[in-house]
Amino acid sequence: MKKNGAQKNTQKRQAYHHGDVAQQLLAVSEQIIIKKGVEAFSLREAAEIVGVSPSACYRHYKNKLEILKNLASRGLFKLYEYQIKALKKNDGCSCEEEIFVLALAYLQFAQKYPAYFKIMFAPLGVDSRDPSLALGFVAGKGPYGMLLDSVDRWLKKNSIKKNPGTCAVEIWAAVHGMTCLVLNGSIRDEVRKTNSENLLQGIIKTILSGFH
Amino acid sequence: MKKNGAQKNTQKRQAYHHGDVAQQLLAVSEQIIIKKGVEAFSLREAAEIVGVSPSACYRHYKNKLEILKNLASRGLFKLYEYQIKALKKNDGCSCEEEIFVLALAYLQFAQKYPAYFKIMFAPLGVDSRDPSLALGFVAGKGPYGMLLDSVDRWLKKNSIKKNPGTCAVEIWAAVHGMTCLVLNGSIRDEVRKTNSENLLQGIIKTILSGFH
DNA sequence: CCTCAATGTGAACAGTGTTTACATTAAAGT
DNA sequence: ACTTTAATGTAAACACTGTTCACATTGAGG
Repeated sequence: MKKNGAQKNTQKRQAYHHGDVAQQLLAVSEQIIIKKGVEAFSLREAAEIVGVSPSACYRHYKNKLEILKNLASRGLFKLYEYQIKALKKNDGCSCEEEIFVLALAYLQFAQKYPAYFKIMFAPLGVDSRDPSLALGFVAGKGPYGMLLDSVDRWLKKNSIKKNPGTCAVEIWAAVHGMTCLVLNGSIRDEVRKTNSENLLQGIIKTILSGFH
Repeated sequence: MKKNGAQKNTQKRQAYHHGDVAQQLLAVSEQIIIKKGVEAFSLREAAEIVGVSPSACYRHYKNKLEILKNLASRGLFKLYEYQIKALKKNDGCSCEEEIFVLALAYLQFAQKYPAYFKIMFAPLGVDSRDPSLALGFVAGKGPYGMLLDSVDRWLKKNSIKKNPGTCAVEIWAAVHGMTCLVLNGSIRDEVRKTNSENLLQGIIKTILSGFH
């Protein structure tokens, strides 16, 4: 029973084997990176909040990096949900609008969860299009798959004979780049003049127009 | 004279006041991040290589972050030189080619110095278009200024009445995004099929075409 | 020559990721 | 029911980290 006065969290304090340390660790780590950023995330703090010793983490994850990798996967899924929700809100829209809705959700996700965005696209060795992640995605489609779908439909609708994959990657790159520049303040002035949403819409219009 | 047997670096060991600790610190830090990555960079290691105590760093920089910020500025200048050299190699080319040359240099720089690229575009509070950096740049133009110039000329040449700044930012975003995705392995397959250079050329063609 | 600001130092503090030998436990096998 | 065993927890230690502080050394200017 040891020290039971004023524990950090009001959790069932089954001394040993408290069940789902792996999952709790992820949940707590998520909160930490969301609130304080990736660089402020420490294994020890997470462990303490979960109510477990630092070394316990190593029974469930190889090391700190593996926790971050798992968080990155979680973030990918979160983005996926974010985009699905955005699509549902704009049900029945044209596939051109669909592309924009997906892009906007991408940007807004990055703005809402910059830490997630960071680890998702940092070279940690997490493939954002990993098929093993697809299990969580409806029809095996993650963020990229959804974009590819919309782009494919748009190309067919406009009778454009271009490789859908190449086109989708170009849009992805543009959206990703714009998101990064907005996020790190590289184009502060432009955002002030118009706003990030307009910038995003602008670049997508340019690219779609360029596909013709 | 303390321990003088087998020092880490064969440097003049003026005990005190050895002159340019600030600059040496930057130079050493640069080597560390290039060789081992940003996350492996430690103040103490840098200090030891320079031949100075860890606390000495704080006479020249507020903290570790400020060293990274200085490195980011240095990286910006390095990119600028990289692009200047690329332009000189392709002297007298069309402004469309110029845009591509600049973009390619951007990508190649990122591939050669991923650590630099990372800190340059991480939200450390370093403005990649900071006028105070412009002093080092010929005619006050950094990487963005050069791109803006080429884009402006291209627009005029093609009699396109679009805001050059907006167009330049769109190209920047596309190039930056493609560079990020290539760098972190998000589009490994596509790179394998063609190569990063072709992907870059493709997206620029699309965007320029979209400006028409 | 003396002063003083600039620059260097060692020691300490609080924190980090990780490994180790050891402890506890729930469930499986007899 | 009892024992074994693998999973899961622990404390303690190691080798680091960034940062601060009181103190030491120095070169240059009054």
